Amino acid sequence: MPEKQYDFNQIEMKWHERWKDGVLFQAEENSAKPKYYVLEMLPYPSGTLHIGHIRNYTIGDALARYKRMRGFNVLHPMGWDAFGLPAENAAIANKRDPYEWTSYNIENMKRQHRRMGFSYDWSREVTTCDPEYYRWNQWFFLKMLERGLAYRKQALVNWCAECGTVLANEQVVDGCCWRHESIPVEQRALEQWFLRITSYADELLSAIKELEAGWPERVLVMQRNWIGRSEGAEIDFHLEGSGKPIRVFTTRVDTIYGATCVILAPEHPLVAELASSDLKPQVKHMIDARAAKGPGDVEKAGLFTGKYAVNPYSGEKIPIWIGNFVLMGYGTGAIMAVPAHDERDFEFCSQYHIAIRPVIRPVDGALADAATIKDAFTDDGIVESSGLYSGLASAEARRVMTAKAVAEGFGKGAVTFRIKDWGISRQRYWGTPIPVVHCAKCGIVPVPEKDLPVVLPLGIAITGKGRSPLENVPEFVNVKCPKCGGDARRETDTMDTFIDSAWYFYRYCDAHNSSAPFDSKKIAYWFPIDQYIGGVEHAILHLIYSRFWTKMMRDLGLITNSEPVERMFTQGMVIKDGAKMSKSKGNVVSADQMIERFGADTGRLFELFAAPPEKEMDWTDAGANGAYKFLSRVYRLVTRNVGAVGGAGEGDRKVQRKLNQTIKKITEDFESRWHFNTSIAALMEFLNLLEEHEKQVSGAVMADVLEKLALLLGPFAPYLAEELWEEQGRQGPLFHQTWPAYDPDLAREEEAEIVIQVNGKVRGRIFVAFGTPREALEKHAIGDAKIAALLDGKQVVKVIVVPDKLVNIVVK
RNA sequence: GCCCGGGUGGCGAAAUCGGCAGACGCAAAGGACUUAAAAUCCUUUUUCCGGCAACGGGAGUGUGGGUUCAAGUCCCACCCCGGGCACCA
Repeated sequence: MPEKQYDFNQIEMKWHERWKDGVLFQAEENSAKPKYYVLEMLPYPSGTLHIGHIRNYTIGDALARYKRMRGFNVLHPMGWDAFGLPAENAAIANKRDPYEWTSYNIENMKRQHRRMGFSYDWSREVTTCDPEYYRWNQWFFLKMLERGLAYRKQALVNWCAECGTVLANEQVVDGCCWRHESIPVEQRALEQWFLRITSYADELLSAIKELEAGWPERVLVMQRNWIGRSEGAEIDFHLEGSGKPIRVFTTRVDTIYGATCVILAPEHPLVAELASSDLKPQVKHMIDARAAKGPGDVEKAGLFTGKYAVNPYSGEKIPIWIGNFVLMGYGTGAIMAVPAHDERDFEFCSQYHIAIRPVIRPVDGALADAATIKDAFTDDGIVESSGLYSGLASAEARRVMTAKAVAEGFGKGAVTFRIKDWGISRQRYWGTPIPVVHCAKCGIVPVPEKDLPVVLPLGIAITGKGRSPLENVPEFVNVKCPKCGGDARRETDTMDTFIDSAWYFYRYCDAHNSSAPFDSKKIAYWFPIDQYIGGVEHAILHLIYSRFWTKMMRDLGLITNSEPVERMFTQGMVIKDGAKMSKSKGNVVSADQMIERFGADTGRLFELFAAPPEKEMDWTDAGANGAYKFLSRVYRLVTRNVGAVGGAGEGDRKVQRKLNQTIKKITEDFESRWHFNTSIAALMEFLNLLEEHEKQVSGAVMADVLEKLALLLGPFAPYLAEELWEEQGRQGPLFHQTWPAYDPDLAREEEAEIVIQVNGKVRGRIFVAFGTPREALEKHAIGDAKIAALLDGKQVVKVIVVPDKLVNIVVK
């Protein structure tokens, strides 16, 4: 009789049908079982599932299946994020209701996920492009507005001409839009809405310490750099004549006696007052030149104002310059230049022949000579030539000098952050409308909570560029003021969709709540997320926003956790032809092709086998065939041995030993490093051995082996595992079975293989019982005929014995 | 420039605590089965030298040093690749 062949199509479709409406993971709060919340980052509803996504999902899915089999109550939800939709695609948006279009996309995507056999809890699906979700975004916005965490101001903001909208600082990559990597971002002065993320800057930074155990270091480093805290002082220099203060920020007050000029950013408000009318065009040119050059290296340039400032400590009069390297957006937009102790100031002052005056000497060295100085000395040291502060150590001088500034009212200690407030206004159609109206009489008036959600009007024309398309929709824009009842205009900016992703995982826990964003009790049960999985590209975007949002919600009294994610795993990107695979690049390899050819099980098995998950991976489908071959062999082996009489049992011990070793290996891989590639290699080794000894295994042992084999396969090839489980006549689903335990005694090899080295080179090997004492091993090794021959005529200097492992004989 | 990763066969990789380098797989070559092909199975496959062969010997984890009985693994210096930050005062 011919063997049954592995027909993945038939098997996968069968289980696909059975699982279609069933929820495999139904997770309940207050279960007696330990909870486990695993989440893959940001599923996108548009387009097709591509290999990069598959990688993301399979890691989380395999982990969730494993945890469930270990008795954990697993919340492994599927949700949808609004961004990534063809939102700005006029042709589509003009014709469709965005909400309907979203559900259409989601249904498509869901079908594909089901086809892949992913085990999400479908009952918890969350759609962020949905009036119900908008309601809660708007609700949060109003809460923040009340508390001054949301505000509107005129500011220089990033503008992407291609998107036709403003972007947050975090969304600018190398001076370009994160979605259009070759389009430089312009600076525009606009009235915009901001969230005061800076009021959490200190906590966002200090709490990083608590994340160190579970987050990748590189993500934390990126966040630290991004937040960029620096401690120093703000000091007023005084304009000669009027005495008007010019406030500078410095981290090195101790060097202030070495300050030889004050430099203003070209955009600094004082420039208008100080610069002569001949100078003003040059200043404008300086600003334009810098903008045109982009963020790369712009050569330093300066303009002398002809005015002077007075150093509040020394009373010295120093020139005021305008410098293109001074940033208006950081500190106070003005600096004191200390060329002897700052590399940038050194470069600038050398270029313009401004005096260089050393005032700090190394602890064990001498003060540099102003005439011959070649480099700035930027370390702390001993303060010199600085009046009554001379002789103090830098740190002490900073303390004393700051205290003096405070006492005399010309300065203070100050902390400056690099992170700025989160600009959330977007001039897009597709996003949560910002729930305020502008009334000529009452100013900015929040939409009352009872009138939420403010929804998007349908059937509008997407104009594309410049202004929100909502401005052209009179029935949306023209409203009555909620306060005075007079005519008013509705805000037409919509929210950044990163707001949606900042808290979507909270909504998962209570997806259908219509009276609150979620029930706090449910959050208390599930949060923080035990394991989050996603790409590193969100390190300073999504991951920082959601940390901020969590702290904000905590301060509103909604939740008790201060951090959303306990452990974060950043999987390596999938590279295709040298470029990161992504929708915007369009270099996507669709999973459909692989599913069609080899099936979903093969696809995910191959994907996990190709490389450890944290590693970047070059996409190639060469080798998928190997995974398919492996599954076919498993299928044939199981089906031909189910219910077979079995052999005499002389192979039992060998097979059982390897089985227990395999269970041990895979269990350890799941518990610690998630190197699924080695888990799968172990399964392959086991299959190789089992096939070799198939005929010598007794029926009883074979039955046990086949059961365990199906269970071990479960997280990697769920359809096939389920089929094999049923094939063996066992009660399903396999998914709810217990993960197999291993017996350490059965896993142990009978004999230890001892490597014998002579001068560190392997010269032979012997088999001995485990636990053979050192002396016996040494004797055994030296007595070995081959070794004895090598030792002949040599003098044994030393013998190293590592029990159960090796003997190394050192000779002369 | 600074801060993280990384560099191992033709390829993807393994070696988890300093103890046999290359597990597992791909590709390739040869063979079995077949009218043929596919599928399947078997053999070889880091490299060099010797041997008909079993086998024996040398070299080998980016480069150069070092520690050690023993180094892919630890230390020092350097080269290359990837990523992040970069006038942040």
